[in-house]
This record gives sequence, structure tokens and C-alpha cells, in this order.
Amino acid sequence: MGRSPCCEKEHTNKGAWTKEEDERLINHIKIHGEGCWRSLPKAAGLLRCGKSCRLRWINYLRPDLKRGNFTEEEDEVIINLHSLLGNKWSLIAARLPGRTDNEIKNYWNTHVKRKLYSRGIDPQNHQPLNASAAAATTAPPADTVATISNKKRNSDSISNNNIQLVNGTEDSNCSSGVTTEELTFNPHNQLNLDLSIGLPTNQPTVSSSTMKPENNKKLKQEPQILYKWYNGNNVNTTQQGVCLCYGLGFQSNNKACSCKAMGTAATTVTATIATNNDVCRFYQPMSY
DNA sequence: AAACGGGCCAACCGCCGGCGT
DNA sequence: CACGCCGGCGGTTGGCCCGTT
Repeated sequence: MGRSPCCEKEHTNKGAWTKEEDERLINHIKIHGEGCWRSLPKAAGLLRCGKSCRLRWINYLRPDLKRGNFTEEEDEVIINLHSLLGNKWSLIAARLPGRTDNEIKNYWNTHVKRKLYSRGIDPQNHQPLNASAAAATTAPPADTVATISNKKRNSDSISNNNIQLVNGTEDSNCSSGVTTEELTFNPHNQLNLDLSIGLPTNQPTVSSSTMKPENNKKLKQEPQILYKWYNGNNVNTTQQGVCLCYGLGFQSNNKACSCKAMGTAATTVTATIATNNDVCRFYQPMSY
């Protein structure tokens, strides 16, 4: 069962946006900021669905968008992240400043796929084409393994063959544990993916021994706490930073993993080992 | 010059999760 | 706990553009 439409179908324009509509939208957001998309069209004098306004703004009108061709570096980042995340375009876009999920998705479908095919790589599972054909009969494609389904995103843990997903593990070096999704792919080596947005230091933490479902639930609501923390008294905001982590590496038992830090604004990178569960972690404080 | 076909990309659609009541 | 609203996401579509015949 689908939801009812977000707006009345009648009396709304569809299709390509006119220059005048763009200007109305830009002016409205300049004055009022990004607020309630549902009420925006009426307030801005637009005969458009709120979702349409949002999409137009995010994908086309936003001032921080980087227009133009993708660079080789961006290509490689997209390929690497897609091999880990699958079609999670919004997550991939989060690592490419100025690029939108829609743009990356289109670029993937029109350019990168072809590029990978020309390299003899199956874009679905990032395996050599001939090998992936053989593997298809014996193992699930990488997309199946590496994709965190939206439908399962809230599960505290999921075991599916060699995949284990843990949400909000507070023993991460990202002390906030605000949003952490770890993916442990464990055929023989462990391929670890750690994507998180959090606070690198000074954030109240919960010991793993006290970690219970209700605590986990509490952690998921912490973006509100984060906001207060940054804006509250007695906090020197110049010393704080949002921690944007991305870790990838193969690890061997009890040895430092070979995590490769990605991102350009890193000031330090710390790699550690979690002795309990063989999950490697690091955090990468980002200067504000 | 016209017709055709493929590529590209902005926009739409349907669904989902979070949140407030 | 149930329900409805809203924002966000990924998949798909439709129309424009451009190269080829």
C-alpha cells in the first residue's frame, strides 16, 4: 500500500522547471532557508509538489553543487564505494562534496558501468567478468553481500551467510556512536567497512557491557544531543570536529589493520584493534 | 535535410523509516 | 501501540540532444 500523494495532483506543474520557477525557489530558500517542503510551494508561489521543489533544489539549484565532468579521482572513489556499498547513492554522494546522489547514479549508469565493462569487470559485483559468471552459481554477488538494505537498516544485527551488521556500536573510536554501520564480510579475511558520522572526543559514551537494546535505541536519537553539544555552553567549538569515518582494510588477527583513510581534511588518523570481535576501527577527525 | 537511434540527465514515482500525536 | 505526515532514497521514465545514415 502506497501513501497518499504528497500533494494534490491537480493544480501542480510537472516536467521541466522554468527559469521563473527556479528564481522563485531560490529566492524563497535564500530568505527562509530549507524548511518544510510541503508548505514551501504555496509560500513561494509555486505550482509544484513539495517533493519536486526539494529535488530541484538538491539536484540542481543548490549553490554548493559542483557542476561539470567527474574527475578520475571521483571515478575511482565512486567505483570503490560502490564495490562496498552497492547502489547506496546517497552514501556515496556523502563522500563526494558537491555531487548529488542522482548525479552519481546517472553517471554510474551511463559512464562507470561501461568503463568497468571495458576493464573486464562486472559492475554488479566488481569481479572479473568471467569469474563473476562462474561465481554466480556458487556465491551471492557482492552487491547482495555489501548492500545494507533500507528495510534491514534498523536491525540491531543481521546474520546472513558471512555478513554481520551492527548498528550504533559505541565502542568505536568515534565516541559518539551516533551513526555507525559496520559491515564485516568474512570469507577468510575480514573486509571491514566502517562508515560513521560522529563526535571524535569528549562525548559521553556507554560501555559495551551496558549496551542493551534500549541503550542502542537511545543512541540512535543522538543527533539532537550532538546539536546541543556543539551549541551549548562550556564548549569550545573550535576544538571540536565532526568525525566522518570511512575505513576499509583487511585485517589479520590481533594486528593493526591496513585501513586506508579516505578524505582530504583529515588531521589525524588513528587505527586500533577491537580485541573482542575482530572489528578494526579508526576515526578520522575532520576539522570544522 | 530529414529520419532514426542511442545516450544522457532532469524529473517523477513509489516505498520506507523517523517522528510526533 | 497505531496512525498519519514528512523527508529521503533508489529505480524508472520521458524528453532533449547529437551523431549517423
